[in-house]
Amino acid sequence: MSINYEETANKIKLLAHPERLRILDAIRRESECVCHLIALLNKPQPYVSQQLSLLRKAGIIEDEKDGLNVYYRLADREIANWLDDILGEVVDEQPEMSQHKKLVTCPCPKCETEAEVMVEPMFAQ
Amino acid sequence: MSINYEETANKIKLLAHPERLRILDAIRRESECVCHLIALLNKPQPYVSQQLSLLRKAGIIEDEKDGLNVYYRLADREIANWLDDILGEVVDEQPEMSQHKKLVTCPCPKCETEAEVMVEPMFAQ
DNA sequence: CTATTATATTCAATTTTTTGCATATTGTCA
DNA sequence: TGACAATATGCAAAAAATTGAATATAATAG
Repeated sequence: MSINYEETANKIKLLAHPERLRILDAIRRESECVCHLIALLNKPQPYVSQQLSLLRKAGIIEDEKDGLNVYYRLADREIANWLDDILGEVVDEQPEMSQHKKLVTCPCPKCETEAEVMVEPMFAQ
Repeated sequence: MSINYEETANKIKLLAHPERLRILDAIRRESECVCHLIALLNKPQPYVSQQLSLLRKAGIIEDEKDGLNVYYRLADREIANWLDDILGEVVDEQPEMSQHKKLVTCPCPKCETEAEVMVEPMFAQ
């Protein structure tokens, strides 16, 4: 069981990229749809799709299609562990501190639901 | 305490390289001299020195000079932990399985000592 | 079928990294 | 001092990664 340095280096190489790290951090709790990630990175859609493609082809993430939308999630627990090591454990944030706040304008079904949940209390009082 | 993805990516980038991983793996138990690493990688001396220079300038490894020889070691425990995560924990090997076997021809003082230690029992019986 | 929306692919230009090689530096010994 | 041995540095060529932008595909609604 000796180490394959080439293979290991290639895997890490894909993690050593700021936007890809941002993507991986975003999906490591639960899967997120591409439109989320586009809003989060604030980059052109083809750019985001390219990064997703690299990660997918390397077996780091997996996609799940739902109509027009595509959701991405980490491929396995090993990747999740690597991310925990590199980015720190996932912290459960307060709603008002949530990174999702800036994604509320995303038009995907999931976001619209979340937006309602967050907006309703404001009109309730 | 939000994550700086650029900085994190830059740190990992230097680890995402097969020869540098090999170097780091070699020095993570204890410091090793450059001539060791040249023998281990089987690469030209300037090549190895360049990789060491990159790692040194990034604060990943530290050097310790002893006459003509230079020994390198990991800079801190955080790096060691990253390596444990990426390469697995250090396994204490049997002498006959040791990676050091192939380094015995290295001319540095440390190696000559190790060579004696290994050779003597063969003549003792 | 056509239009639209979400996402993917392709490809070339740019930028960065890697590598090879010549040369420089530094310490030691005679 | 001069010669040698171990290591470092500088620089250019080659290779690889990144990015931007045009275009393609696929699902859905009408």
